[in-house]
Amino acid sequence: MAKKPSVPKGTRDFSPQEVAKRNYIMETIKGSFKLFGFQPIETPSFENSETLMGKYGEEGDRLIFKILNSGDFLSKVDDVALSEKNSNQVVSQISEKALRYDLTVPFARYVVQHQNEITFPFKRYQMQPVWRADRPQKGRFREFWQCDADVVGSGSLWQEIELVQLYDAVFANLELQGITIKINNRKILSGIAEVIGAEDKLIDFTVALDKLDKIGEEGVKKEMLEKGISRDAIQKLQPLFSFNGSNEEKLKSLSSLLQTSEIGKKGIEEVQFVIETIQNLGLKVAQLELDVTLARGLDYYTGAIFEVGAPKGVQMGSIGGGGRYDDLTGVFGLKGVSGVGISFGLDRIYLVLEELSLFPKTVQENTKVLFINFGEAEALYAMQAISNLRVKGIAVELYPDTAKMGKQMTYADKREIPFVVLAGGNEIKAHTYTLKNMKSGEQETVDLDGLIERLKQN
RNA sequence: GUGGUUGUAGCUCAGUUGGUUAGAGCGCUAGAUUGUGGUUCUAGAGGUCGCCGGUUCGAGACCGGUCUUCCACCCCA
Repeated sequence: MAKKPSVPKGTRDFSPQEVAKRNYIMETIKGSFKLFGFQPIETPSFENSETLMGKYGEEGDRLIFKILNSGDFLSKVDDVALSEKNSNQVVSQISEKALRYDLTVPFARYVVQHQNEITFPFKRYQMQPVWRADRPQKGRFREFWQCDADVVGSGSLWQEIELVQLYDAVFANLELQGITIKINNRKILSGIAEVIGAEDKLIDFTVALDKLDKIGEEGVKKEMLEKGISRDAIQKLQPLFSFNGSNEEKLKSLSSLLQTSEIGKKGIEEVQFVIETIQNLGLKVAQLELDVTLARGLDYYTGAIFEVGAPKGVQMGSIGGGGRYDDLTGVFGLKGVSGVGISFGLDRIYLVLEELSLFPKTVQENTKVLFINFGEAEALYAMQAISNLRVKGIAVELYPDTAKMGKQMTYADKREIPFVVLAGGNEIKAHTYTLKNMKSGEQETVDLDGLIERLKQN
């Protein structure tokens, strides 16, 4: 036997059962996207490298899959760069395209490119695979799907509120209880950095703070010291480490911490508006929680930051994230267009639903009835009925070969086809069909109308 | 990108300090059953022990490399 074929690291095949479950999640998300007024777009799986490079930070650039140029790509490479093994320089000369890394940056490119055709505010959703050259782990793949909903062209905080509701609506429809939507605001983080006199260390400061629940207070302080944040500054952060209680209490202590920072106060104001409004309106299954340690996507978020955690007890990273970016299209030359959006991690939501056994039993679309093949004349008789049933929208198939009956029955059994029709010489003579219910084992002989009627009912 | 971990039949896994012909359960194929699946019984097929190299009289087991799996960093959905 030849060497067993395989798929590349971090990629997967999907069986019919898995596709059915994935479709269920996607249809659920899509349904809510539409109800909230978002319209679908799609963008190419690969972009020009310059569109993607430099948009996700240094780490992001490393994780972007580069596509090799066609043809004799080495002939144009600078000899010096090649002999010095200068990968960065060589890559830029042999690769001009790259697989998309997320859906937000291609969307920003789309908005700028089509700005004259778009009616703002533009609400779009997009559900497509993205690729990252990361090292795979549980719930982390090199090819995975994101389901994004973004609004551009409006700075209104009502969008943030709607997006929280959108998260809640989707997870309610998936019957996924106990999820937490964490919210923070970049302006609050900037305010804190300002108050402690570490504005220039904003990123290092927030990245360290983000790890609080992972490495603890001492770990965070240690990392901040290593990054050159002064002991004095860290001392001022002390209130943050004992930050708990309700959202209101947190906002209160934040207010006293940030009273000297204009930007900090603005951030508090924004978060407060979102939290209070959501509290008024109510959520179905989700919990909205202010988390000042939340600091993702800092390279472009400027206002709200969202992250959705899996329910407690499920070992899984975040299953969604998002935020507001005031100037994402700015890098492509369109200034002053504010955007806010959220993303659902399809593959991780799948793993969570699987672990909690939350997929409905009816998810799998299946053939409803199998016609047993007894021979040529019988198959022809069966096909006439089959055509009629298909017109009525009933999924039906004929076993293709005149195999032994046991084999055909076993096939129906394994495929979990709920009904089997037996039509041999006797039935042909009487213009009838014998319909067998595979679950109960009962069977009855009916004419074509009776057959349609019974299959439509069940 | 750093450190660790895993790989034996289609699947889940045994396999003793290195020692004849590598096993089990499930699944698969055939028969008992020529118009009746699931249960039962009987028989059978199926392995370059991830791959490449090394140590050894002898390697599934030990060593090195590589790929893969999972985990911790990093980062993230």
